[in-house]
Amino acid sequence: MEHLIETWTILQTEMAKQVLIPQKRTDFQPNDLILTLDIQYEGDKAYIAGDVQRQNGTSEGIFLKQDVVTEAYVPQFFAFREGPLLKRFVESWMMHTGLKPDVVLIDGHGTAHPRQLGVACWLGVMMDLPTVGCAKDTLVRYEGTLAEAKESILPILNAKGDTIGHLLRTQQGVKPNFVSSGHRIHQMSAIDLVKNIGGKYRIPETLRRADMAARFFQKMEKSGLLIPHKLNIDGNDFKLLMLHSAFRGQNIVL
DNA sequence: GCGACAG
DNA sequence: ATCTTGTCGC
Repeated sequence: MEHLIETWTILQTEMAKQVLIPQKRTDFQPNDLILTLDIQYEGDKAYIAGDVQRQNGTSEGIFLKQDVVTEAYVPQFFAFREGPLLKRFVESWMMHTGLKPDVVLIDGHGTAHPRQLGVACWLGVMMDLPTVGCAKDTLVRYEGTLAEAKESILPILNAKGDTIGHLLRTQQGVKPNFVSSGHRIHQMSAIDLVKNIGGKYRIPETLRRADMAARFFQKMEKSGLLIPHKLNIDGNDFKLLMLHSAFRGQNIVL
């Protein structure tokens, strides 16, 4: 384990050099595709959900895929556990749909990381895709106090003084989210993305949906039940699609 | 030196 | 993340 961390640390430092943060803000278009990913774990099994929504709010459904976990979770090295699973999911999704995400939103950090290489950066660099990380807790220290009002932000700086992410209060009085760009996205555009997704809760709508869908998938699989073609969340139906050539004879993509 | 540490 | 009951509050 000692040696593994040493290797991973070197890898992170090398990969961090490949992370590209544009100088100008990214302007999203109304029909840009947002792919939001989340994973539920149970032993070595991973239940992955990918919510697909346009910038204008149109839902393109929620995709599900099962996979196997091979790496342990080590704080600060989360990317090496979850990254490969996310990468396989996105590759599979692109192959089955023929689409390409305009931005991938991930439950975890981007550059707001001790070596500026969170899982969102890892995926962004590995697949050369724009990515954003949104986490529930911070991994790095920050200075200052975040205002109570909804949509207040507070920058997180590294030792050099670069802004590597922000705290974002998505609702008044709730704990903030920790938002940072993963790759090819300006830090303020990462904030814009999460603000635009919005929703009624602390967790941005698409992330909350991906989380619920992954939990649902896990529960159904464990019970040996068939996956329905739609899932109702907060009173709205979302189309469910399996990213498998076959999954107990279930509805296959396309 | 000690503790804390995304999911 | 997961293991887990009741309970407080909108």
